[in-house]
Amino acid sequence: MKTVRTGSNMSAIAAALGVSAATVSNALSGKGRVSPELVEKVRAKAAELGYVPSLTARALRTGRTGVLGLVLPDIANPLFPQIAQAIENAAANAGFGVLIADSRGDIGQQTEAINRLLERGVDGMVIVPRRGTRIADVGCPVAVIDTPSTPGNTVSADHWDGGAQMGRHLAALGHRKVLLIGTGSSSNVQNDRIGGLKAGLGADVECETLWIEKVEALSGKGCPLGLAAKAKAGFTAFAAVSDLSALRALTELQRAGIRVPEKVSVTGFDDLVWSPVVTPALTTMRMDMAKIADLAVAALTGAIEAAGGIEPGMAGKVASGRDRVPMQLVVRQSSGVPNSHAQTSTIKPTAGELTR
Amino acid sequence: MKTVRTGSNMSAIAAALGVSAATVSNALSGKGRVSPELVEKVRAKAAELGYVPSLTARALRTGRTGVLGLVLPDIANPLFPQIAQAIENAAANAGFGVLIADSRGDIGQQTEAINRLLERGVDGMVIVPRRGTRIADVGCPVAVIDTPSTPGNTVSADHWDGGAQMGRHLAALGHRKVLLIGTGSSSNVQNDRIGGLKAGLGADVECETLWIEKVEALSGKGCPLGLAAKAKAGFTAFAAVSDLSALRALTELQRAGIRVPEKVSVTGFDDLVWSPVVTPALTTMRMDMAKIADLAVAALTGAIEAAGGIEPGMAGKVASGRDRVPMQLVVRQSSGVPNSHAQTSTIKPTAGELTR
DNA sequence: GGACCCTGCTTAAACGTTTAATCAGGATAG
DNA sequence: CTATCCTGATTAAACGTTTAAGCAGGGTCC
Repeated sequence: MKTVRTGSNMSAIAAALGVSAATVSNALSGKGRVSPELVEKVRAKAAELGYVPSLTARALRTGRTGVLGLVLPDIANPLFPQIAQAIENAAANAGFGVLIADSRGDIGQQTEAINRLLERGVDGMVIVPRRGTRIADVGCPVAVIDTPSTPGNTVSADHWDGGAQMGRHLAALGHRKVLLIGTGSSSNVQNDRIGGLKAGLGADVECETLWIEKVEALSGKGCPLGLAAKAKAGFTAFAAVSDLSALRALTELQRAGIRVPEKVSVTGFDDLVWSPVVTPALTTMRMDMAKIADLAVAALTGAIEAAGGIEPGMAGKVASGRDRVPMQLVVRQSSGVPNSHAQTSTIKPTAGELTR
Repeated sequence: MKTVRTGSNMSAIAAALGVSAATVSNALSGKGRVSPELVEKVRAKAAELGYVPSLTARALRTGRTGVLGLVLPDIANPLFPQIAQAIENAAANAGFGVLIADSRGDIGQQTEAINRLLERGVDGMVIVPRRGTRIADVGCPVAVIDTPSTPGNTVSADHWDGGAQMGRHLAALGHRKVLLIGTGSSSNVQNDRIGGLKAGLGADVECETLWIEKVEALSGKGCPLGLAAKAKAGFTAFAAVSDLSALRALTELQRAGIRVPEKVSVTGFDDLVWSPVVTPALTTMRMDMAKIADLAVAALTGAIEAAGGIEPGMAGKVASGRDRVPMQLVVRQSSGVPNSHAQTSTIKPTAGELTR
């Protein structure tokens, strides 16, 4: 009938000590006026009885569930593990649980997922919006993880600057004709990264952008991207805007017999799981997910605190406004000086510290 | 102070109709004895007022939170998105929410994560255990997703049979000397897959197993695995027990100028995101995560139902015992007849239906 | 025509907290 | 000596449901 609660509740420990339940509550929360000695006795008894507060009852009384919602555009996204892990960690540190909701890429499902979370009474939610979606006013504090160029209460990596760093890296290596590879132009994140790349490469470098979705619309999903031809045409660097695309580029080029990085360079974004273990290991940009998650959760807890007494209309705004967290360039073996005959020595093992 | 509830509760709609709150409850749940006409009126009024039941209050009264916990060994695992998505979906269909907990690979953190979930009052939990971990008796129904050879209430893919299928596939192609690649021998899943592979390949095929962790213990993380040498030694197939290892093998071989699949074949397991888009696209085994999740959630809901009135000691056992779900062979371009000079025509695009 | 059952509803308690209001008593102030 | 304040506790209500128990009235059975 009930979940197997340890049976000991506040009344039990109150009875054991001959005091009232309210006093126990005050003693444990440190809120009311309770003598220090009694506080000690209560603490001891609670520990002895293995008392575990009922978060449900507390939620009912206070209206706060202590749970944050995490809305993801598509859990199958390979970046998701990083996000979820970071958010879960940050939330746990702040004493919150994390309820997940997958919107399966569908925009309708996204609002439905949000509603499910609301019905469950989450105190706030962090939303990673589906590409191009704007989050309407939900009935609770919301933190959006996207890109700074998205309007709203956003915290995110500085994708533009990340692109710029990567652009400068490639330019410094001597690349003068580089192909930028993205999946689709509807993504704010990808657009920012590409904008940054162009800026970082500078005016002297010739750029062309290839959108995978466009190619696939013509030739079918998973089709070859024709990168070997691009290499023949003089492109010496292939800067993908995601590690998944970078991997695709890398394998396609290798398969065509074009050596990376001696002949051409390939770079990615996000430092996904496989980036350090492929050969050659991918040069990529890493986001500081832990910091992003901390900021998002901090913004939420702040808004939740502040929501005490404020009219519903005002809730939903996360104070912090916009935060952008710098990205970090991770240089591995897939980028190098173009058309170098210098064998890159023996490929040295990468420090494989995936877990930040 | 409170989460922004729409303000309308049962009492509101009871008052509006001049009946008691209990009647409203009965009408909406269909439990007590209420006249059909009144049920209709209550429904209408509820809709009109935009009534949303307080799951918190219900949880307090019934002892059921309607939330399932999902414990993962390491969210960063690339297989995780599939699991989480499937579980979330199955749980949502069954009317449950999903609370996540990451044990960060640490065994201590695993029990701690479980405790956090228990305190939050989850009705049950599905656990993907850390390699080699056995789940102790928690205080609630538990479904374990691992491998059938793990003792306990397990539901999982039939990893052994998956290995056997893959083994038969390679043997049928004519491979007679194959290298099996796993990360570490402490994983039940990987051991099952390797056992299946050996069985599927049959007695005529020469096998050798390479454990990545062992190699890395000597040469450092992310070091080359020396696969080119293995190819020279006559191995024509590299059957990895995970797509991540397969990808590592594929890129290492390609980089060494060994053509896949003309010269050697490479196969993986799990059909992870990148498998269809690398060149050549990976031949792999897919698990039917949706079915696994359905079984796990069904087992849990069953146990939760049944837990009404049973002594705590008996709870925790999931009735279904063990379920094993068949895996599906996905043949793409990375496997073929060994040492064939027949160029595999033009590499045809794979049907990229990632989403099962 | 009385005993009995069925229907449709109400009353009241309970779940385990938090918290506002109250209160007894001692100390302090005037 | 009384009015006031502070301290350390208690009482009671409240959060929004669910559910066991009760009850009034009409029908049925013999």
